[in-house]
Amino acid sequence: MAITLTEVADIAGVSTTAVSLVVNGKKGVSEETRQRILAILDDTGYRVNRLGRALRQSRTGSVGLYMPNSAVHFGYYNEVTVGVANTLQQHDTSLLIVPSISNQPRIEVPSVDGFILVEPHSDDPGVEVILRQDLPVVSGDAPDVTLPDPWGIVESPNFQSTVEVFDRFLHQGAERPGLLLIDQVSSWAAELEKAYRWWCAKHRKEPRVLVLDTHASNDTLAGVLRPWVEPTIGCDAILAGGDGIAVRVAGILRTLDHRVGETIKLISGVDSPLMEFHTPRITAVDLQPREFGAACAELLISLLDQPRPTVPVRVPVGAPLRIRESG
Amino acid sequence: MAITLTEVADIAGVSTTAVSLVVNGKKGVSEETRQRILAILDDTGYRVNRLGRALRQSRTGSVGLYMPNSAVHFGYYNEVTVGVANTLQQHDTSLLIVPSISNQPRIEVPSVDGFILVEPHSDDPGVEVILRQDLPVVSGDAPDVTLPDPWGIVESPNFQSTVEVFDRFLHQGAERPGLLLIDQVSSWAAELEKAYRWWCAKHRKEPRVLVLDTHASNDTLAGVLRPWVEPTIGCDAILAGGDGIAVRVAGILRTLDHRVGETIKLISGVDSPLMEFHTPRITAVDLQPREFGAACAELLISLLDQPRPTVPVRVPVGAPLRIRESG
DNA sequence: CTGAAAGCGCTTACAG
DNA sequence: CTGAAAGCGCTTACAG
Repeated sequence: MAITLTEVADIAGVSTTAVSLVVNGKKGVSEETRQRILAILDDTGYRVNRLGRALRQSRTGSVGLYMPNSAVHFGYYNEVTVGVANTLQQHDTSLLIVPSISNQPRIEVPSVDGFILVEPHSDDPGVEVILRQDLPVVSGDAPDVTLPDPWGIVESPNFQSTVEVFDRFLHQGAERPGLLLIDQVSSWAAELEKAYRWWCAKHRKEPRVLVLDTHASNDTLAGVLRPWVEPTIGCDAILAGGDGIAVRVAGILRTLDHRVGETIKLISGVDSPLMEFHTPRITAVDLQPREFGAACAELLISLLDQPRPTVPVRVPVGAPLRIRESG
Repeated sequence: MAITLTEVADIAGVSTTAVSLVVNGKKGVSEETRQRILAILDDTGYRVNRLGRALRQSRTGSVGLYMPNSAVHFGYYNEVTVGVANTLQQHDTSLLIVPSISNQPRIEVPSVDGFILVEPHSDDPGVEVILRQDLPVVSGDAPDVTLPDPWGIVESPNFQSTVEVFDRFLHQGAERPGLLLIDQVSSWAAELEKAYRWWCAKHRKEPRVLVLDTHASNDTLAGVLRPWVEPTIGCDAILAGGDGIAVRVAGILRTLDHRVGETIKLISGVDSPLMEFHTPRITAVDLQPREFGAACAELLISLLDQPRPTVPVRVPVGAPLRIRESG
């Protein structure tokens, strides 16, 4: 059993008030008493019981991070989590992982002071449940417009990054750049496509968008990709959206007798160690997931103490292009 | 403000005792009163305040999952987390993510009822801090023997899987199979090496162990790998331990004019979507991370209500070999 | 500067 | 079957 505030007070021969004040670094105790209490705190190894404090303050000291069933592959989500967890820790706040509640009979959300939603998918019922609660919610990338507004939004410059990628393709002499997406419903994918179509219109290019089903086999995908990257008439440069998909596409392109970086340019919309480790190394948009997660956490913490803003607070996080050999 | 037990009791005109009993499905209230209370519970949308309950019961209703800075790449850890989170949710228990405390000035562990350690590294100070606490701890793969014993251990059949892989290599006609590890200090890596050396002794093969530094560039690694896989004298079959490393090695082998699956066999010690997506698809040991995580959670939950076992409770989780084209 | 006391929301002996 | 009351560990007006 851990030692309690009351016990410390008894030992020190003072009131719990005094001890509490000292523990929380507030004024109201004489320097002399403070020193005596501090010594005992140290000796006994006293650690505040978060539960007692939380109950008294009607605050849990924890925030929830919603973990969708989908976006959990290849480490992006994980990196974001690390960023969130580290930042929260600095603010003495706990991180509660809330698994996808899509398939739960009774939707039960644990009591937390606020929520972080990473790349909310419009078809995820859990997202709506969380947004409907009267709790501070920060969303990493904006949720669908049909959903209630979150309190805050941390956003990557997806439109701008996409334009940058295609400008680069153009500059490298690509004639028929295309956009590859994976079957999903994130605002992220939507933004990429919007930016790409805008860019195509601007440069009078015919848009070439291909949506891949990641559950398909390599052979099936090869069949779909073959005509799309047909020499002379097919794409000669590809932005591959979707975490990890660029590596897979690179492998398939190889079987289609393409040399990535030479006969065809390839850039990944999501960077990860995989892109650096691939042969050839794959140029990628670095969404800086740790910084992104940290920004989500910072924003939520700052929102915890304020009334709900009338319009979501928006915070940008950069997404530099990591130039490598593939494009 | 959410409605409280007391308010429900007031509305129903009964004591909080009665309401508490009904909420927790315990006996001690007449069927009539129970029905009246249930109706009000339903009407008001009452939800128990976990904090009040936790404080009263001296139980937080949450367990911690330690998140090491290292093992977070490529999704293995993430999958384990999903398994843990889903299982805990079924037991009405929250999951708290505790980020690596290696670089923290003050090591502060949040109050939880128990802890889960995934693949503890012997050089991680946070692991020791957690094991030294007088709390139920379940470890996914055993921690270093120099550390205090956890209450429970969930383990993959690493020795057996490794032997199975090398038997397969032998059966495929490989003459000089080798083991590739990444620079780390997990008991997992140690078990792989031990099994490999045991297997080599049994089959009178010269052990060929190579430890790769994952932080090195592809070129550097290529320089290290070239002599190791030299045709005729170097390895002709490789078990690549370490999440994601097999994909990287496959790419480098290609630049060394090897055809993976043909001129050289390659099996990954950790399966992931990457292996399935690679061209050619990579045979891998499926550590079944979700099941592994679920097993950790189940074990911890069961240990929460009992006194500390004299010797760690061990639970096995299978690790089938997923046969694909690479080896 | 200091302490006694109330109360956050809950569970659980205990008495009726 | 039922309710009044204590108490989990803490913070915070309030009075002295």
